[in-house]
Amino acid sequence: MLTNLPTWTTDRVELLKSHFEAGLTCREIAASIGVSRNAVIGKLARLQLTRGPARAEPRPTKVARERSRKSIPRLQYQILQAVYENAHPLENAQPLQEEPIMSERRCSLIELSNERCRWPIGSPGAEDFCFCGNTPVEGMPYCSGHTRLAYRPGTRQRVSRA
DNA sequence: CCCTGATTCGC
DNA sequence: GCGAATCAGG
Repeated sequence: MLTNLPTWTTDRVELLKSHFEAGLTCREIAASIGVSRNAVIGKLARLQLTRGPARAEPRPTKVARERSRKSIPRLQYQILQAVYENAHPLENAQPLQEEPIMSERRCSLIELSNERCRWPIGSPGAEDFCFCGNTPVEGMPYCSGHTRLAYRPGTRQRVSRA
């Protein structure tokens, strides 16, 4: 195999520029030159050629995006689901069991406030559905126990489709 | 859903 | 430097 095919030769770059100035779309330019659309776009970017003004808000870096996805609050039923899945084997001492969280001041939706833990208890829509109502951690929507539950990182959600 | 250009980042 | 992946917007 030829290891060094010069992708962007001088004449290809000239074709790129002329087609770009002619107003062809990147896809059309790519087809005409025989490269991928991304290759054209990437080369144009490196040549500092753009049609419109660059996007106002630079999007967060990949690392930042992955980080922000790590500690998302999980719904109660998702946690219960995980518990059931991990509870199959006979010996399962305590997979992710900690001290039970007592909710002594359960309240309804309309009674929620910044002073009441917003952790849902029961099934939404059910007759006895309510919220924990404990005093939240400062600046958090949940009490200390439910904050630990909701924001414990590391447990990946299963979203994969079969 | 399709398309577009723009950006990031592993290679 | 290159371009696939991924984004935002139409």
